[in-house]
Amino acid sequence: MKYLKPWRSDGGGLLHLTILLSLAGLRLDLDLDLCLLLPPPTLLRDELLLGCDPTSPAYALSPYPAPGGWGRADQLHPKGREADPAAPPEGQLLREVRALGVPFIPRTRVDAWLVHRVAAGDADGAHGLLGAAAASSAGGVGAGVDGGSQAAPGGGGDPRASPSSPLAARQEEKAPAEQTARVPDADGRASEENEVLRERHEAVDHSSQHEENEQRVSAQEEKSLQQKNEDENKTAEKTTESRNERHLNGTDTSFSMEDLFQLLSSSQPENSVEGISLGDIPALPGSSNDGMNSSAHYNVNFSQAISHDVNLHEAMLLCPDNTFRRDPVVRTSQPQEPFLQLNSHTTNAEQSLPVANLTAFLPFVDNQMRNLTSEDFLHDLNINIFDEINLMSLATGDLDAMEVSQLFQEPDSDSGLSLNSSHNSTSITKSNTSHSICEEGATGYSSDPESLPHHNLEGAVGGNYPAPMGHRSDSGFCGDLAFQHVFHNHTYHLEPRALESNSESFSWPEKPEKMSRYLSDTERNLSRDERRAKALRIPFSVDEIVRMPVDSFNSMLSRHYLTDLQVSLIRDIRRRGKNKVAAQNCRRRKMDIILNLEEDVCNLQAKKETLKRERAQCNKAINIMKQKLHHLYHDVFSRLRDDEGRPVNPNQYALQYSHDGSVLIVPKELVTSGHKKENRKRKREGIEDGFH
DNA sequence: CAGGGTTGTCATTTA
DNA sequence: CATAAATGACAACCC
Repeated sequence: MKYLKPWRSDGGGLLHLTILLSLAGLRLDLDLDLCLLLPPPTLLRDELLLGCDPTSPAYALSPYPAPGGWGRADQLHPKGREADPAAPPEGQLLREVRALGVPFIPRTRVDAWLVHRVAAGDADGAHGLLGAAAASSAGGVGAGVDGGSQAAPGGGGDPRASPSSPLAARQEEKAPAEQTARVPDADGRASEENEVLRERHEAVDHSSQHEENEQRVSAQEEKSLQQKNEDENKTAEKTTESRNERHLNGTDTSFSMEDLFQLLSSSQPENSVEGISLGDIPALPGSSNDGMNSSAHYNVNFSQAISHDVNLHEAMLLCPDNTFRRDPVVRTSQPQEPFLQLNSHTTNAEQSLPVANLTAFLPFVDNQMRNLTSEDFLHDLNINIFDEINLMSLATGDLDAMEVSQLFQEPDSDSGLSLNSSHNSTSITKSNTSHSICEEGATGYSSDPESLPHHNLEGAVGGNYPAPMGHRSDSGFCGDLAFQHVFHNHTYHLEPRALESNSESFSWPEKPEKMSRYLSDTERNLSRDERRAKALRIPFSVDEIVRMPVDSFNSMLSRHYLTDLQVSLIRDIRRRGKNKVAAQNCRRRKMDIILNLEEDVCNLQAKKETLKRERAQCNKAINIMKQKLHHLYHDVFSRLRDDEGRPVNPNQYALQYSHDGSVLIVPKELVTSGHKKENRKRKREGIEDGFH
């Protein structure tokens, strides 16, 4: 999905279908069919645009201005508005449409005209209108949808539409050389582009980015491809039937498109367009592999059409020789788009439909696809898509999110697209908030080789998982192709931070920390960079990228073809990874330092205590010595007698130890003041020590 | 719900 | 000069 404007919360349940159909590679004109067949009361045409390819007629039909810069639609809708100059004035048109019993009000003149013609039974004309619009949006050189252009009086289109769009301008900035190469000269431009666009449109019809240089496949190859698609159509039909049977038996949680349509029809039977009820739609003959482009466009059996389209897509993508590899122009220019569209913003979570249930909408008919589990599916589908899908409103009144959630909820599913039980339970108990969303597009890449087979869904959508090493073209091819589906633009509520946070002009959808709650357990276990690496299909593990020596790292980068974005991301991953390790080491070191300091403090405190104890013991010993000395002093004086034989008073005399070793009895008055001071000082010190 | 701990990231400095 | 490491600061998340 590209060039999308923000989701609107009042979108119909069909919006889910639109997105999923787009996921499945369906063209939007099928969505328009859905719109016409089963229009919710408040179905908004512009919302139907959300899930479509820019070449879709809906872009040309889009009547609305670009409030949030929703890309080409605003560029194209004037053309679409004039797609059929034969349309009557708007007021008259609306009256006629009402008179035809169309149970909803078309919001644009083109819509009204389209509905008018369809409701009036002029499906061919309406389809022609679509085809004209498609031609207009596809570049406007008359390369309408097969069988559609013949009834497109105003389908000339405007070749300036695409290049003049802001996105195109961005692309030109990104890859001016490629753009130039793509439009070599102004003179044969019309005819050349005519052919190219026609071929491209065929490729788009098959829901693939067909490489321009390799588009010119031989008629034989096309024939074989068509044959293959026919076979796959048959398989798809059987698959759908079997799935329906399983569903009826209560063993399948998956809903086919028909299931949904029946659900919608039954819930709002009055909404079916007069004369175009689902039950009236005959199955398209299996041989008509271009049925979607045929004039009987409106009688497409949806499941068949879907299966048909998906299989074609697969057939191309799984082409072993990469015949459908995208051309360098697309490779260089287009990957830029999704990144600008990544900033999905989830709103209105209250009305979201559990993702896992939505997976059931996709009738993957290929065995390989069918064998995928819902977890694989969730892994491989773009986080953004699911993000948006989940958070889209179903509040049209027709389709209550809870109802659908519960309707689609059946235990013991044996479907290949069945849900993870945990997701189911979460969806039930927390239907408002539970979304198992793979952030940033859990696409096929995994460093774990064992996981690769489980990521083939993305491969089915965007190509097989590239060879991990040394397959330049594959890598680029798959990565770029993946972008188209992984980074479907639900660009919406572009947060300034999201736009500016990344220096590589790559905006991740939302803060991963916040997004983590939407991730499946498996995805949650992945780091942000791992998820990013997966999203960009970087063929190296994050661990490799981080731990690799510089030389190996540089040689690795040079040995593999990597887009600038991939290289940038790899370098970022390496920088972040190293910094993460450094931060961990730093913190560990810091903690070690802190612990060591704490230990030192403890040791020092213990030492201090020891010293204190020793000092106390010393003081105690000193005091004992002093007491002994005191006792000795008095003992000596008690034995001394003066000349008259009287005892010497110790208060009046003192013993003085002379330098020659003799002991003298001297009156205290004669003791020098210095000695007194010294003695007093010593006494004071002794008293102080005694306190300690 | 506030607050502390943990972790990742960015910016900057240092080696 | 490029790169890695180190580190402070900040934010988000979790308990």
